[in-house]
Amino acid sequence: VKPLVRLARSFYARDAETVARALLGSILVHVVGDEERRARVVETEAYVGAHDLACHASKGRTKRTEVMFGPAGHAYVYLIYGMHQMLNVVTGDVDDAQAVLIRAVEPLSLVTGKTNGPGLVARSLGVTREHDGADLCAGSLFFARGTRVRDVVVTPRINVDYAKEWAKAPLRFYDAKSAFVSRRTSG
DNA sequence: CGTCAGATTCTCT
DNA sequence: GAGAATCTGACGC
Repeated sequence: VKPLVRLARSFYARDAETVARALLGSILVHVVGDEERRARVVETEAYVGAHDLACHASKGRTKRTEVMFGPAGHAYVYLIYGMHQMLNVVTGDVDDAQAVLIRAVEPLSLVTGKTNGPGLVARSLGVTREHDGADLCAGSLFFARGTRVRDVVVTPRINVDYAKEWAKAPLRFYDAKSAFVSRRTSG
């Protein structure tokens, strides 16, 4: 159990694609009471702004998507299919609604259950909509420096067929060496 | 490997 | 109040 180095605001304040790649190998941490849950990020997707038809922000600036238009380094957590929570990280500049979805992690400590899917990531770490808007540079939920991922695979994103030309954009990234990548592969 | 239905709540009109 | 929704688990071959 090594000491954690929390990632700083400047890390997130870049374009979503860069952050999505850089987050691979980092450590997702959620502190609950005296429990420090840790998992290694192995799969991410970038949602690159309001012009990206797969990005929620493309439907306009609403109460739900407001966090994405805010400063980088905050969590964007929403409910999908009425039951699954999706953990995203806001990146880029203010008013530039970019985000990175955490699709899969490897359990490191105090994390139980499956973690190879975005809904499962939130469930196993105990992340909920309560964390929507949470500052990853200050609170109990954050990312820490991890290990470098040498072998990154790039594919189109999952379940965004509706997004026309954006459905094929190569914005999903995962660690080729990991056995914890989500099984739905579109590339 | 593929297909498919379930199951639930929030969002915006 | 309709409809979406960055999914999961189960089942079949």
